[in-house]
Amino acid sequence: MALKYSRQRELIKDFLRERRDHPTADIVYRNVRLLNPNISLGTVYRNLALLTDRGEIRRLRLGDGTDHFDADISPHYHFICNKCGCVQDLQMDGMADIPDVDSLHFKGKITGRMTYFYGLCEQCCQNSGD
Amino acid sequence: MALKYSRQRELIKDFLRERRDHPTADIVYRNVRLLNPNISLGTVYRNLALLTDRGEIRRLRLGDGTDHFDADISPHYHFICNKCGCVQDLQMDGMADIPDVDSLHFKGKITGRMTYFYGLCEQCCQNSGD
DNA sequence: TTCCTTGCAAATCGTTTGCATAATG
DNA sequence: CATTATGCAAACGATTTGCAAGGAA
Repeated sequence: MALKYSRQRELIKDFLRERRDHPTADIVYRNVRLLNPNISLGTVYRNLALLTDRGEIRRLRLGDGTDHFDADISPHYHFICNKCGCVQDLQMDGMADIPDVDSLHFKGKITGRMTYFYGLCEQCCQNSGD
Repeated sequence: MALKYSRQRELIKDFLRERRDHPTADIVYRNVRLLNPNISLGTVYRNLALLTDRGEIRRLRLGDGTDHFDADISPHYHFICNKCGCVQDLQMDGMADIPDVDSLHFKGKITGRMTYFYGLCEQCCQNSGD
């Protein structure tokens, strides 16, 4: 499955790289369309799936009903604000803090894990007149 | 919002309590319908949402496109098999192993986290003729 | 009688897909 | 020319919702 150049895919990658807020497919679509008004939603979905499969971007399934995408594929965690729904990166003192697979009494083989943190973001903490 | 008795809701709770495999709404529907052929999918969804909101059951967003439900609301982790898609409970040596929120350089307030483990279940490990 | 709950069907939402056309190598 | 990618619209699967009727307090 050789990859051929496509302007659309480049625009999608570029957009994703300059965003730190983990946009959804629809947000990618709406923004890329500003630069290429003819692009279709289907193309955006296809390319996001393709890039995810190739490991060039990361798909975040945050459980809010719609997938988010992150051009930063380095190991890091994500925080989701329960109030405003924003998604932020979390920096930890080494990812080693995360539960050790060995401590699990499990007969199968664990090859990966996914962790998300939830709470109130800094902004929403301040406007606490909830 | 005072809660009134409903046979349908009881059936749903009963079914969920006797299952350890974290069924989806549709599976709940199909099974409860055996006892109450008139129940509708909408009612199942409404009650699952209601019970989730009240904390009587847990909703699992595993990222496989459909939500799963768990009557066991005690703290424990879940494992999802990448091959057969089954969902299993994980027992750890105390949940304390999980990343300490204090180790996060984060200005907001973290109130919860969600962790899922992925890999091959025991069954699928054996039938390794993948 | 009040109002929570239901069954049913239509509606929504996010995402995928078929197909004919356009662009790349 | 062979192949991959695109735009468009229709199709999809999961979940939600409006509404009139039913059941519980």
